[in-house]
Amino acid sequence: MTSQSTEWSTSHSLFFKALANPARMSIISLLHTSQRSVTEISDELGFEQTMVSHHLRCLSFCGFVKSKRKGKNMIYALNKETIVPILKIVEKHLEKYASNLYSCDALER
Amino acid sequence: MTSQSTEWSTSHSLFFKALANPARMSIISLLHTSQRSVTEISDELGFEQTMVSHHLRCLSFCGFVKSKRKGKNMIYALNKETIVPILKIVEKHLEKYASNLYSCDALER
DNA sequence: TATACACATGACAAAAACGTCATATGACAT
DNA sequence: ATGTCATATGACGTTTTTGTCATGTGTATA
Repeated sequence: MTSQSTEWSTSHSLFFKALANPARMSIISLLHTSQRSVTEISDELGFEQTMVSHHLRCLSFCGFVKSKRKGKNMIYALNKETIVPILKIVEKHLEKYASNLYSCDALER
Repeated sequence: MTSQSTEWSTSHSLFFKALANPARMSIISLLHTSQRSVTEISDELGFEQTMVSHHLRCLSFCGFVKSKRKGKNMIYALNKETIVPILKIVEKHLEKYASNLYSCDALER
């Protein structure tokens, strides 16, 4: 394995790791509809505010969401450029393989 | 949060979790070129055979690769239908955000 | 400038994922 | 039938990831 291919697999797996968390995906799903403040996200998902902040920090830093301040609030919005086309492909894959993903023991749960 | 949106985020995060591992991405990268046996994959990547088998089991079960027996060997090939279009989008995202993904501390390493 | 509200950060215990070791199964050749 | 090569499986310790608790920072309003 060359060091270049190591870099390739590292960066690509990091991309997927950022999305490989149910809480982060819930947030993305919510923001897909419309932008929201941290408190709104916490309340609507029933997650602790601090947990939501942690995940938003990751999603924001990695380019999946963008944020702007509005008074006391931070408003987070989805960066649709990447997420929307990806989700289309994922959904097509899930049509066939969702049940297998659920029972793949390498991905346990 | 409705139970339906829980299911949505669960299945979607499982999809990404399957790809969120550098070894599995290395294997995918290798199979992108051409199909290979388990030993060939192990040798070319410098990974233990047993590790490669574990990852191939996951990738196969989740629909990312397909396999066929050829004598004593198992030949694994990429299911390009999902992976190829996804990688195009990922690469575009990485052009902008790769360095951030590397230093996102939620994704440490 | 004090107080409340909104959000972010750091640290840490619990849970999950990874890789490895030992070993099992399967296929072919002798 | 037995040996050998190729691959798969199970179990387990280590590492990584996760969510939570305590607390810090920023913004507005009185």
